[in-house]
Amino acid sequence: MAEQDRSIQSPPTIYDVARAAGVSIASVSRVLNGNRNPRQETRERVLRAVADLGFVPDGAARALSARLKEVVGVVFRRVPWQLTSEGSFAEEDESLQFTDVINRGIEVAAQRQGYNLLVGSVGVDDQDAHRRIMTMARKSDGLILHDRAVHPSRLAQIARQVPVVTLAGIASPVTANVRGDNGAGMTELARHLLLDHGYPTIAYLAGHADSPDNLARREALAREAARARALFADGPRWQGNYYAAGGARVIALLLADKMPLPRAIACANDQTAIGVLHALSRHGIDVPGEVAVTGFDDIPVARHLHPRLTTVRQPIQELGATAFDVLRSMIGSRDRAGREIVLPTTLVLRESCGCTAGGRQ
Amino acid sequence: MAEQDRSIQSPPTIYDVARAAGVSIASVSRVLNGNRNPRQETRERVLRAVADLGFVPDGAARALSARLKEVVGVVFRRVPWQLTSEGSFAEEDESLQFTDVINRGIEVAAQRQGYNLLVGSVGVDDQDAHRRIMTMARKSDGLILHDRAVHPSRLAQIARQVPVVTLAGIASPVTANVRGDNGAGMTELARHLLLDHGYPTIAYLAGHADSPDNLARREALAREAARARALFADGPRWQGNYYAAGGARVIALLLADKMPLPRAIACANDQTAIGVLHALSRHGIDVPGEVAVTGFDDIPVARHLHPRLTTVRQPIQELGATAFDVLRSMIGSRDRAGREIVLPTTLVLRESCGCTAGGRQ
DNA sequence: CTGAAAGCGCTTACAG
DNA sequence: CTGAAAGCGCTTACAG
Repeated sequence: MAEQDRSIQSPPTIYDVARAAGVSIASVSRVLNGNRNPRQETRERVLRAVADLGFVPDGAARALSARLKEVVGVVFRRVPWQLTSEGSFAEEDESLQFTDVINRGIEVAAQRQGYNLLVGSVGVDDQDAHRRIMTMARKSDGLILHDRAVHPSRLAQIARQVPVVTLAGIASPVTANVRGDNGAGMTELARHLLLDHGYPTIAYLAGHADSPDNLARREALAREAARARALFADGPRWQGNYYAAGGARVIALLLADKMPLPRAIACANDQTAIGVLHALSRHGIDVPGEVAVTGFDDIPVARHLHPRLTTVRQPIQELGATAFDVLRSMIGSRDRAGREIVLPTTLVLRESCGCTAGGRQ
Repeated sequence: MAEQDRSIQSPPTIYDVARAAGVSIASVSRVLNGNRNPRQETRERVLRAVADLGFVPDGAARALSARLKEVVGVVFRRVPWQLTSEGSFAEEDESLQFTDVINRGIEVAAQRQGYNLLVGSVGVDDQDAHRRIMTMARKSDGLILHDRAVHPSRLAQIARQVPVVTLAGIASPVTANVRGDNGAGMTELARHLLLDHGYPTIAYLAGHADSPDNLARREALAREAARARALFADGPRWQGNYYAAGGARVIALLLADKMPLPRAIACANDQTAIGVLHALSRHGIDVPGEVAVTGFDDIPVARHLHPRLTTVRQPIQELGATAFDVLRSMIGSRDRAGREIVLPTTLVLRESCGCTAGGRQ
């Protein structure tokens, strides 16, 4: 087996380059990192040796020495299998979109600064989750945690290892948070449904109870409904879980129990709305004719749904890019911890609220 | 500024643990890595100190010492902005799905082995791409390269740094490749369109010319069309680019030039089919009544399209998981290089080919 | 401008 | 079973 191992040429080290160039490893390092302008001749010899040998510095050695890995970790919550195998919603269908678009935003911003993304997912009842996140923390210069990837009680412990930015969470003394403006977004949507369309009854199909986004959206809707003197429905019967299957189940149970449906249903997010749309269509209920349905997020698929989904657009990529920028500013000095960064949302009127393709209504 | 820096408690090191436990750093390491069964008492003292201090080993130091990073790099191609800003196809809409589902598969498989994913994207005319990929290579134990992330001529150079597995590429002496069975998949789809539906004319709306997947799919379709004595259309007018905008543009130009449309259009992938569906619908052409349209991949959104898209399902997550497994087996000993792993595909009949919801046709 | 040397924080033969 | 020491491959004061 020794022979086999020997067949793997291990890449050249800085010592190989130094030898080939006839200089010290310090000079090689300086040329490569552009420090303390080496002499022209030194530079050329080093560069030639680097090219000849195909030298690229080892990341681990650089990281250890420079105390900077140029890696940020991103942790998100994997979709529990049982949620997705029920109904017609395939596993990949779920949650993919919002998370992945955010990650794309993080990656683009990171790339610009020479950072790479280390991604890891955790399951819901993942005994090992905390340990794995700690390991990721020590493979990175900082961590970005998606909604509910980590229980708030664990945050302080993680933040002791590296700077932490949460997404759609709540800022803490040791972590910063980035989120969309749920209050303004839902208020605008609610007024459109209640005032522009004049719907007399409205329900909030909730997301996870422990999600700050969910709470804020519910509160804004409830407030606006009260102000418009509309009937507001929520509570256990309206409890979803941010997934399509959850939205579909709520509708199915309501109909099975012969409960009357409100004139409008504001879903906690777009995924939930997808499930609601499917369940309603399966029962032959017309959207928006009989029931208006709206989402939140404006994930890419929203415009492809039938009817096309009215929703509140979050600047998803920017959410990710901002999270990276904030984290970056915390690396080395954590003076941004505790901050709450709120990005603006936009009401996107399509068809599912009762508007027509052309304009309102 | 020194004060500010001091306010960042840097995490405890193995020396801190050793001191607290009253043992050597070697013993701490042994307890943590489960080697050479330390004595019960030693173990307990170390474990207590680890817990008290909240010690987690630094990844870079571990990697340097153990010569293993437990990180695999994944490189994919970013969508060029100009392709997406034309037409109604938003940036996030594109290419996201296939790539992200594969990455999910890689991540899940990696997680099981204690590995994390380091992701990086490259633009099309990204001058810096090669350097960035080399940097990623040296931050990982191996690299998985998505379709066209890297020009084949660069492969050998990268493979000298770390093991490399390509996705939807071609195996080389120094790299392994994982792909779906394009030939079998497209053959089955072609026969369904040509024989079951009996369409007399059919076109192939191509993907990137330099993509092996594209070539194999085209070839299978051309062969089956010839065997069925159907008219086969392809060539420059039918050149797409794997994106929705590309498919839409082909249709728009064809119609602008008053060219007759074939009875069936087999698209290189699902994204292309999305664009074709939109363009056709915009011109009031009925699918599948006037023109049948099919995709390839079965990305999650395919079932949400109208009409629901008939396509060839690739086991997308498995493609990713397999790529990881192969790469893993190459780390330490590259004896799997040169292998070509082909995963089976499945024909998924929905509506866009002319079948009805219930069964065929 | 350049080199010798220390040090980053671990793992792992090597002795005992 | 345990510890002292070497070494992983870099960067960066420190001298010269």
